[in-house]
Amino acid sequence: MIDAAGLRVMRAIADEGSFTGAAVSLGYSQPAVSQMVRRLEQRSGTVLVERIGRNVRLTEAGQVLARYAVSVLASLDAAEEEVAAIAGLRSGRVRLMAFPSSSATLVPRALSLVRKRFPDITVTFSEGEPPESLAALRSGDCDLAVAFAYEGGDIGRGEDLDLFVSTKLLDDEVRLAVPRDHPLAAAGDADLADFAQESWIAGCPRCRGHLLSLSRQAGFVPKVSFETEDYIAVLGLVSEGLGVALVPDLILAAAHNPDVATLSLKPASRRAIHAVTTEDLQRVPAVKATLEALCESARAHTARHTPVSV
Amino acid sequence: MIDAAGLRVMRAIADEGSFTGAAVSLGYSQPAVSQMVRRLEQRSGTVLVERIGRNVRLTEAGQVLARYAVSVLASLDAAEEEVAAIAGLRSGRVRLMAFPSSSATLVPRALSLVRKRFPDITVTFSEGEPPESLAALRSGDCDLAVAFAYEGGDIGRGEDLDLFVSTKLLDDEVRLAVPRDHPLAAAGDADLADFAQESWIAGCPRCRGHLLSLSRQAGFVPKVSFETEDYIAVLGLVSEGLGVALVPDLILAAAHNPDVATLSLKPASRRAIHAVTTEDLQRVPAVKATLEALCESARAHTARHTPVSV
DNA sequence: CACCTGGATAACACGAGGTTATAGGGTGGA
DNA sequence: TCCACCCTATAACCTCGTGTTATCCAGGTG
Repeated sequence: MIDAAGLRVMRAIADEGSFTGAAVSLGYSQPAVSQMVRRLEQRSGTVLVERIGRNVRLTEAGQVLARYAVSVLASLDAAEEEVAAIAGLRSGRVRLMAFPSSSATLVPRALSLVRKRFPDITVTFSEGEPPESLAALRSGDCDLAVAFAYEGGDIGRGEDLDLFVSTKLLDDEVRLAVPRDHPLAAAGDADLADFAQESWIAGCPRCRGHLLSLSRQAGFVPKVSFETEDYIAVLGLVSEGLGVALVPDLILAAAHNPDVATLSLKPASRRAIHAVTTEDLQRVPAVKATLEALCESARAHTARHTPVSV
Repeated sequence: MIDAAGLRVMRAIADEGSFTGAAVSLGYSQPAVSQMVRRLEQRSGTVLVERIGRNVRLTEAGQVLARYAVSVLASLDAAEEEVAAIAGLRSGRVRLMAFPSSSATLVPRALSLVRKRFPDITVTFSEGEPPESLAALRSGDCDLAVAFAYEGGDIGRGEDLDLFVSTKLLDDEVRLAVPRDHPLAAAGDADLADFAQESWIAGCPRCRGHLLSLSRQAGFVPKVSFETEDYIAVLGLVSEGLGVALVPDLILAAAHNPDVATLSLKPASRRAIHAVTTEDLQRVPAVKATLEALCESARAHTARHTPVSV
């Protein structure tokens, strides 16, 4: 029944002391104010303005409206400003989830970019393997997920892919980590079948699944003697000669172990790393900015690890 | 840019968790909500609602709006209720000004009526002779004035009569007050000319003017030996035999002095007592109620003093 | 008395905001 | 696995709130 426009008019009249003055201060024409007052009076069933001679003066009821107008319009302006701040990247929060091995370089560099460009955006970050992060995305507990998928597989297997939009960040080559003194350490490439008899060290469940898939293609079943989700530990185990392991390049970029040699797989294998969000969230400025920062961070990684041919 | 309707919709969505639920709770159709959200998103340039699967969820910006909506809508409701209270006579203030001799019976009885009927209306009352009260009315310092005019004269001489609306309350007969032991005290009527040689006691400036006017018509110039605005004092002076005076009936009803006799004037003279307000203020419920109470109070006075013939 | 200023009114235009009808996609149960 | 349901989006349309301009009218003033 009573709306912001009406309050704005009442307040202008109170401030200016005349309809004409109010109209000028609002950028309206004088009849607009006159009619608005009449409408308000009809709706409220009370006289709001006392027309006396050439002056107008608010009645008690009119003063009530003018008084409320101050606080209501202030709140309205504050709300508008707050939304504008979010739209203008002067405020906002992004809840980012990424799988653990991405937190080494890819994500930190992206966060740094965001902070440098938009210091007032707060990005909260938590680790989570792809299934969890996509579930969080779906349930609204997260705005942006960094997930990976091994070649041939979908990003989220149980999740409906079309609900999300995913942006490919980079192809992460999976390499074979062997002890430096391993007989085949000098070879540039590695045929997985040559390592059928080795002890294997497996990473996270999905990585273990990938190992099993690749080795099946190579015609053997790997003997997995250790399992850990911590890739630093994986490299440590390898360096001690306790086995060999498949390790994504992304990890190697952050955690180099001098006693470990890495070989390219002969039938190359890679995992695709994607940033995943929803159609709607992608258009939220802060999310969009973070996504772009992730892309740049990924480009920086790619440039360093696969040098452009001259 | 942002208005109450938009906030109401955002809040309903936040509360209900779906567009359809929000529409039901607002009494709208579902597309109305859908379109309103789209408009808000276009205006603010941000995504406000995240559509995920069959559910919707507010984004950060949407939550901002929903949060502000609570306080803004509460203020709006409060304003509306406060105005409705004024319109419904559950609240309101009337600033009444009346000339001193009306405060004896006419005004108090009216105030009592108002209080009995509308206990939450506060009527502030101050005394003022007609010129002042009309000036106050004009300047906005008073809502309702009780004024009087002697026969033939306007209520407010300097004031533009058509700015105001005046309601006649009663005709107040002006009587001649003489000491009880005055030779002519027994006569029912009095011819003013018979008192040309008396000492006169004059009241307020306007009453003195009326005395001069009447005596001029009667062919003499009165010898005014006392002047006071206090009619109790006037009666006291008369009772002591210090002079005669013109006293309005309204005074005599409240302050009867046993040692004073009052005579009707042969060419009867009366003053008209009016309630004066402005066109606009007359439609303010509290003012209207007070005005009606004054009319009733006046009728009660009239009924008592000029008994209806059977 | 004429002029100027400020409010009211009339006639009109446009857009916000509602409606119904209908399509489309995600969810859950048979 | 498929169907039926539920919820949202879109289209087409209608109404009315709210602005406009043009004009009139009254109060105060030189």
